[in-house]
Amino acid sequence: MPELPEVETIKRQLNKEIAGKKITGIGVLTEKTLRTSKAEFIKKVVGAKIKTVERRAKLLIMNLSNGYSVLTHLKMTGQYVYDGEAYKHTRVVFSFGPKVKIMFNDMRRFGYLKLVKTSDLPKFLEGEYGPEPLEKNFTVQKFSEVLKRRPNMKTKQLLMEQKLIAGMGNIYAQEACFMAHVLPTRSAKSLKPAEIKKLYESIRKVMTEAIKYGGTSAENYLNLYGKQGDFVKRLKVYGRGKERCRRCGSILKTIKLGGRGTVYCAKCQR
DNA sequence: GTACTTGTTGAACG
DNA sequence: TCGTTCAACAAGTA
Repeated sequence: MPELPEVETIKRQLNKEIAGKKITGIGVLTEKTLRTSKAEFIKKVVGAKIKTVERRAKLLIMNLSNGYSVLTHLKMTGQYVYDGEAYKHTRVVFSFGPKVKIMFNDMRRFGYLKLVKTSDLPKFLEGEYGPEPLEKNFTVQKFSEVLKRRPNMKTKQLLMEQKLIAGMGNIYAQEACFMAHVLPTRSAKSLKPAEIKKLYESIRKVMTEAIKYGGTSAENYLNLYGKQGDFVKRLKVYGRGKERCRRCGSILKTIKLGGRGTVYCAKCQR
């Protein structure tokens, strides 16, 4: 599932390949994927140049030269693939001249593309997302304040709450808890200062490492070049229920937290 | 055929 | 209004 590191990887690759290029055509194969009318989307996007590609939380933002921005949410199974072949799950195709194409593929059709005025972006994003965990100004003090806002919430669920902290989903929330030796079921208020610091460092470390390895291909994530992310080999708990803990060798437990599968080591995490 | 997977939204509850 | 829980969405895998 694309979370912050996967979206960040795609953002960097999009910047490399299509920033500065003019969009010469749009093919809409699945109209439901657009959150803007097809006619308006095509009218505003075709002919515009892509200035820059940014990321906020798990949202991709393509800023166009004409004052509009295309927002993309990949949700569960969205992919941007450069120069691939269109197939059953291709929803939208961007053309940059006769040879270069970007496909938006989305098997489960949860993802979307939406057109907004660039000047409306702050208003649009305001209040929706908490701090970016990899920004320099996200300090342990800031993280501590975030925890105080939901003292009774379980740690893993809190980490996944986009309004409190941006970009973490079910994979990295579990990995961060494991790395910090903290049980995902611990309430925010029960965390001691040393644990808060360790969890803060773990969040930053796991996200940074995952970006370095090009993200995690647990289900069907692919980067812009159609390649899988290598971080899947380095996962310690996600998707490893009933397997042995890589740290202590005991059998990893699986529970449900907030309706989502959660794996942890009862010996390493307290 | 059934259970299970997930990010976000919106409904419902107290 | 706020915090919280839960169903719904979709389509594929085991």
